[in-house]
Amino acid sequence: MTPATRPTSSYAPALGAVDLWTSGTPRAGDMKQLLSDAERSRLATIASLTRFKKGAVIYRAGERADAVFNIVSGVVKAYRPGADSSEHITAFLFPGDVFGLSVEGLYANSTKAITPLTAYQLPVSALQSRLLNDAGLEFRVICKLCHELREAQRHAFLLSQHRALTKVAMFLQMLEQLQAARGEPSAEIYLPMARADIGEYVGMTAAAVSRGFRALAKRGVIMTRDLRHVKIIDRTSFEKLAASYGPS
Amino acid sequence: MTPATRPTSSYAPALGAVDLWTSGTPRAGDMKQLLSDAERSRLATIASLTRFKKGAVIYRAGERADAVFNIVSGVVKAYRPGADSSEHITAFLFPGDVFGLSVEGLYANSTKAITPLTAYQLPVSALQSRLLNDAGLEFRVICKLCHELREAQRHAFLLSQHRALTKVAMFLQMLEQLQAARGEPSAEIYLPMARADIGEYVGMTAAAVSRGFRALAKRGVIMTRDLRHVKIIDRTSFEKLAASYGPS
DNA sequence: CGTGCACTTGACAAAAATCAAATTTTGTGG
DNA sequence: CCACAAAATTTGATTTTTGTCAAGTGCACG
Repeated sequence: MTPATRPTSSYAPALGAVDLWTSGTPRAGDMKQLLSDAERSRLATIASLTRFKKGAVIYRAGERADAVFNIVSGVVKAYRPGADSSEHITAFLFPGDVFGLSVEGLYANSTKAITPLTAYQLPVSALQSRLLNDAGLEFRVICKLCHELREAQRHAFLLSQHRALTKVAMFLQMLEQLQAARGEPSAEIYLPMARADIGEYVGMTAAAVSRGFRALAKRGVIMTRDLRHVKIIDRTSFEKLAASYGPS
Repeated sequence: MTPATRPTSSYAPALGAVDLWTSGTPRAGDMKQLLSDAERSRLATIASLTRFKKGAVIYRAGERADAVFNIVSGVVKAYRPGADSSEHITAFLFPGDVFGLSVEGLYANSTKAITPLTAYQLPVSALQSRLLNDAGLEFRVICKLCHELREAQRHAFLLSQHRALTKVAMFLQMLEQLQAARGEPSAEIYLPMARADIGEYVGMTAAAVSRGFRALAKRGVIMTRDLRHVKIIDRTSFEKLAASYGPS
């Protein structure tokens, strides 16, 4: 990634999302920077850069929500702790993503860094007054929320599938698209999360996820270089397996 | 419902959602009117009231999105048509809800009225300029979007459950809470949608949904007055079945 | 009042969950 | 750099559960 390609990845908060209203964009599915450099530097004045070690809990559901986070580098999982020590993963969050949504002043879910993490921390109080004074910023936030809403609906669609292979393929497809949208090399899909985490996300046991990967590999659909790197071999079969989530 | 209880249900666009930041509200989970009467009447100038017959398709995924809708009365299902004539239902929409979100200028899913429907139709062009000129309105929209995002995550949580009884119980719990939040009588849960629609929403076949209701009834957890009216008999067992989705 | 569609129910097959054990990978300290 | 311990992943055998398909029933709408 040359600086020219991603000029906004320097040190200031960033919001990534696909455009809401503009159609016929250069590359559909590409992510755009929603914030102008001016807006980003204005936000930077109320943000502080924070680091978390791999595995660190960033906040827990139910705690008072006094900060919102914006990922600079690393990956986060958002989850709801279940009664029986199991957890349902609601989302994986990548650079450019924002997390820390609250319900009635409390965090709606827990979050944990699954890789070393760097993120901006924005106090909600400051953010709130900033939002009320900047209509343009509000509009960008609306775009980002619509984006997340669609992602959540896509997640629900994935979960509604019954066949393990379909779910795994759709998960890989999602990761691939996110990776491409971020402008990272996409010859190979990188899986920052553990098999168990994938299972919690797609609604299967870790064992079933493992069998899913193996089955896809045996059929020659994918090739696993190692646990964290997968390559699509047979694109046709792959797309056929992944119940399409495109428009129409 | 006395007019005093719901003064904002008169004829102007309305946005219902639970508060985002205020905690310790009178009744947690209650829905609030996000828009002031002034804002509502301002919106009314660009809105037109439309009626749809039961079963009517309001718009299809992929069509140009030139209007957003705000339900006055009736129920809508939003769905994605699947390849094999099946459809995944992403949401049921009730009075106060808004629908018509677009991706790159096109509707992201299809919608159909499942009861007779009355709704405001707001042209996006007018709405867009209105949004850009009214920071307060934008903020309310943000709140509404956060609300929908949480609903979508809750839907995903429901779908991640494996036992049919759990899914059915969670679905009933959701309907009950929505009904209560709207201020409707909640001694009995009203199901405006068909069993098949419930199945598409919770990720089971209509047959499995039917068995689910029967099993709950046989266990004495619920009582079905008729196909569309259910009453919770054994609240304790009911809550135990429905994997809790409360904070913490 | 009849027809059609929605719902229910049954028998069977398919699929993944569960439980547990074997194996590989990762991280740590020498 | 290697050895070891801990954690993660894979695999196998079994069980539970729901999907599937089809037939039967009943409600609702014209």
